[in-house]
Amino acid sequence: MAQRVTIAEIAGMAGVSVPTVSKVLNGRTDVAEGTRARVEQLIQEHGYRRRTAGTTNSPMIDLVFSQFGGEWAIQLIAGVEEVARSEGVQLVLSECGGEWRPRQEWIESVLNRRPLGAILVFSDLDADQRAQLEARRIPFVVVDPVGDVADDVPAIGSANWNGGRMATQHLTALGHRRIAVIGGPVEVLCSRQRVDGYTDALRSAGIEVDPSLIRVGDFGVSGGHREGLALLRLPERPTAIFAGSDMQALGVYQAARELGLEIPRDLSVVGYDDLPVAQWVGPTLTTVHQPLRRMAELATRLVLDLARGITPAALRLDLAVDMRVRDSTAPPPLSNLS
Amino acid sequence: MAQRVTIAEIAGMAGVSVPTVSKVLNGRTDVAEGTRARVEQLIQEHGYRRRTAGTTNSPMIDLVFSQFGGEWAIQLIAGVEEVARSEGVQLVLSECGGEWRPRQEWIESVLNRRPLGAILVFSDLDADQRAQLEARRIPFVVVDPVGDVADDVPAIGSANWNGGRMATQHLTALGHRRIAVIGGPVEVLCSRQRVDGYTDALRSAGIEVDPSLIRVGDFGVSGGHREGLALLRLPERPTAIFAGSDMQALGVYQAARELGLEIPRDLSVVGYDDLPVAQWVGPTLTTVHQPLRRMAELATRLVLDLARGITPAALRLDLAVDMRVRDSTAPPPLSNLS
DNA sequence: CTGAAAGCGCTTACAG
DNA sequence: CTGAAAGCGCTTACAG
Repeated sequence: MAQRVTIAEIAGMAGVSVPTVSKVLNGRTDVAEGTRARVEQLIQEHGYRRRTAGTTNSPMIDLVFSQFGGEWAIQLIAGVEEVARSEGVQLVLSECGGEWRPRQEWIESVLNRRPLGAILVFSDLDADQRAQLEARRIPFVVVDPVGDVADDVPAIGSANWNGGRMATQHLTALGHRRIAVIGGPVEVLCSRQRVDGYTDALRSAGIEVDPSLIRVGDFGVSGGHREGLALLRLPERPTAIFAGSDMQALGVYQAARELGLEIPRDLSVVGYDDLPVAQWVGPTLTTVHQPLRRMAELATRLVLDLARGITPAALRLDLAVDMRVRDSTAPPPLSNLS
Repeated sequence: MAQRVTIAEIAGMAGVSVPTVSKVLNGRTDVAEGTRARVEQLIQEHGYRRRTAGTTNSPMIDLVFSQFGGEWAIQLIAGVEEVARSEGVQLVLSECGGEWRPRQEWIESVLNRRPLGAILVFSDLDADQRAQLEARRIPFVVVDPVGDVADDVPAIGSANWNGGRMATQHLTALGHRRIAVIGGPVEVLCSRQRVDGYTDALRSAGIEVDPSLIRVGDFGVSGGHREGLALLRLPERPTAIFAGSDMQALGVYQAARELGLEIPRDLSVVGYDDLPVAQWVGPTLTTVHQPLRRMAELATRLVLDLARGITPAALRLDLAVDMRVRDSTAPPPLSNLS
């Protein structure tokens, strides 16, 4: 972080002209491979940042959500914001309006503003968008990837398969045998991983997987409510439900209340995420703790490292999750014990 | 929004030199009052925005929180983000780390980035900071002012006094006479207003105000829990508690649960804000609905209007609030009826 | 208080 | 593919 380097200095060191460096910076194609490599090398080494007439420009980092969603989003925002603030970097927040790729307007804004980097939550870039950022040397990191992400894209996730298995094992250990699961949307990777962990745990416990107990809903309260009602109205209803998120679990709470079922006496419920609300509801919610804030912090550090040309130890990281056992789970009603 | 105007064009129109316009833009003091006025007039009329060599720069708006706080913050962020997105403006998010003024780093970043404007939530600028933004012609709006705000500072709030009164009247109408209130921090204006509304409602109902039933805590769950416990352990405990926020109300729920009191049978609880969680908890929470999202939208529109030199209809706006009666309130236990 | 002059960091044709 | 030349929008001394 010495004195700011100018394009002219880089040109001098690379033994090329100022316009050539400018071309490299702007991702033009009419630069020889060797020249480009040399210039890029220098740019990284000296941490070149564009500086505009008279003004030192102020560093930013972009955080892009597919869609804001309550407490979940706040945890991530807080994590990114804290690291950004401590590094003197401003946080620019965007939403894709539910899509799983940023909108073209965002790309344009990024090419204009040239943030240090971008963090994409629950979304990804298409090949074209990726190329545009790469040409401008703006690194990006994906948090909680929705679908398969190319191997060379840095990504921070968590151990979803393990999480699904732990939650289910907790229930089988209590003696439950009719355990339902409500997953998030099937397109979403983490959701499929959790359901697979659930299936694995059932098999390990020698319990046959009943497809009618595997439901799909969105991650919100209404999804949990709808699927919860459907499950609890089954002729042979489950004694436990593993929900795909804490919000879904609250929906299941509502469904149980409507049907006059008491948690955990008549029904055990496990959530996922461990948002603060899990400790505020009655009964407090047993759930899988996902370290959202730490994921956000790590993603931010990773993207800042990449922006500075530091090669990080790993481009892919899945953080561990753990069970938080509270009051929403208990052994099944006696009549259901096998 | 015609073609972008340059400093040179403004200079031409004003009949001054380019450097003079530059000085006005940078808030230098060595410009004659008349000249400055003429140049500023032109700048507003033509919506001048600084443009840097070769790049059209991308418009931003700053949203500054004193401190992020869960769902409450998300509502505001979502409101600002939606309007900003529809106007093609990027949202820059900052936190003051609990202070009630932005940090100097933020000011510096703003002077550098030159956003269209800034929205301050639960915080304000000191005279010096204000002067710096004004010199750069960057307008700002305060949302939910903490303390007294200078008369000429645009501010969006809500009808806190009415809210406090409505909540209390709802309880007196149910027959409660020992009604406690938990306010937010005393430094916070909206908090004092609500407590005054409470006092007024009691007096109108011919109920004497008992100072031991007026408590102060922070707006979080823990504040409600602590003050709730204290109130419920009083020799003659209240039959109803009006909490300063939904989060505090959840803290009161916890306290009641710990003491084996059932809501609403043994205790009625009213919250404030009407965050989504109010509908998710059991029993669902009776609360005062504060239109946070609309407040954020209005603040954003206001600041964008100011940035464009449009004189808004009003600089100060307090939005109406209304009661959302749910399951956490009921008549007091019979033994308490007078 | 004002502006001619010099300069900054960068980009855009365009000739080779 | 490369870079000399021209130019852009802006700012900074500094002389008057």
